[in-house]
Amino acid sequence: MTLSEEDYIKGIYHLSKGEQIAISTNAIAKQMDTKPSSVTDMIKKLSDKDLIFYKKYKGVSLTERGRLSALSIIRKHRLWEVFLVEKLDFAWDEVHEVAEQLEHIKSEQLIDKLVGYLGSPKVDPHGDPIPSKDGRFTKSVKKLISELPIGSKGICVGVNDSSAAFLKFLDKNKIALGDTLKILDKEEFDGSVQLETSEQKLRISAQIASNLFLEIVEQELNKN
Amino acid sequence: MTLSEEDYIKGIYHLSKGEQIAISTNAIAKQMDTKPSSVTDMIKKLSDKDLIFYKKYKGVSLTERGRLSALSIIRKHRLWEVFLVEKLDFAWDEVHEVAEQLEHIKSEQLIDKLVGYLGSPKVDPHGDPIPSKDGRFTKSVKKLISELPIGSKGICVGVNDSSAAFLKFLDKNKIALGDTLKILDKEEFDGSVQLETSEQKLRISAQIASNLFLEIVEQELNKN
DNA sequence: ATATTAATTTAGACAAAGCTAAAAATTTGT
DNA sequence: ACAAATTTTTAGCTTTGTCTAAATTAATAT
Repeated sequence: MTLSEEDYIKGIYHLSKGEQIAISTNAIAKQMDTKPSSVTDMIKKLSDKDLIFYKKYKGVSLTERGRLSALSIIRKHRLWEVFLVEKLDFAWDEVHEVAEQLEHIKSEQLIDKLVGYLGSPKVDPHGDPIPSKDGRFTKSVKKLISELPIGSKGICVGVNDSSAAFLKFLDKNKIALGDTLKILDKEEFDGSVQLETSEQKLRISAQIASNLFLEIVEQELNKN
Repeated sequence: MTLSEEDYIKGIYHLSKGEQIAISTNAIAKQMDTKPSSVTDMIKKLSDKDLIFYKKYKGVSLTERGRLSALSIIRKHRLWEVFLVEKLDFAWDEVHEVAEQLEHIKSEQLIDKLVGYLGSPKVDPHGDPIPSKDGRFTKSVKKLISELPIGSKGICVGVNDSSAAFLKFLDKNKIALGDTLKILDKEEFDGSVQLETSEQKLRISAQIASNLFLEIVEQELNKN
């Protein structure tokens, strides 16, 4: 598989989010930042290689082979992200571009050793799950606190609004990325939420709740 | 610079070993495992980019820009080799292929952080020196014990003969790659050599001495 | 239902990097 | 010095991945 083919397969996977739905040529063109005509060309090649299903004018979806290829690339991408953040001390928002390159390195042995070295991580620094070698993964949902039910527990993995003011608020309330938070109660009246951290209980406004992402890990296998 | 251009520049550097000598089209073709006609094409491109000097039928040599590019790639290659051996526990003879891929990853920041993480190593696992960011390097010579004068001190970095018998001999005498050895005396009569390790003194035969490489690091800047 | 709009595909071109076969320049041998 | 051998270059073709412009199919709107 060439570098470009790998990028397309990954792009199609992200558009379909693992589902078996038809993805349009235009959508792929947008995702890949290229022209629809180029997409059509590439689509034919991927179809010839049995990585995607393709019916003219009817869109595209990944075959099982394609899905596994996509997951393998995503696995590598996320493992490298963990390496960059944990070992090389990159900030979590600086790693994407470099991981984009590293994900294409071809060596099973390298990835096996990297996994051992990193201690078999299950999620990347953004809280997204890392697929296993055989394409399964611990499903973990990343959702805004405002979208989660009472009782949810998860790891704080990101913010929507990275304004200085918001980050300062988090700092003042001793909420940091990586913290485990539990939703104790939600107030219907104003949408405010009561949280429990390892150190305290606190109430946050609806606005804050719709800017903070929690990573909810459910131990589940991947279906299709 | 494309991946292929980088490979050519590196290949030409290795052929000229940093000297300002003319390298023939055929030699490059052999090094790059390609046809002379392909080399001519690439040579023109590299010349247009001022990475090499090129006069038709007269061979090729690196410009200063080209030399620095080559050293930057070699630097990355060797740093990754250190990473693979030191951190991921690869054997020193398994790393080349993977490093060949990793050396093309584009990110200054990545290499800076990698250097910090590895503790600014000066030589790779084969004992070859790692150029600094600005293309200088601690010159280090890799020589057989049989070729070195009395008093030499260096790090054991390799063997010529990797037969089981020889490796068993080294093991039995507690000599391992990475050990620092000093040459105490050489016997003219039979070519045997007296060595000092951190733990012992021992005498080795001429045959052993001509199969063990020491890495002698002299603090020197690169000239041209 | 059909005309217009939007999406998709085809056709033809281009740049990168390689190849083969043929031509040109250089080197070598006598 | 000059013919033969070798090296190097040129010319023309291939593949990969992209593009533009034109044609075709599908979707939408009156």
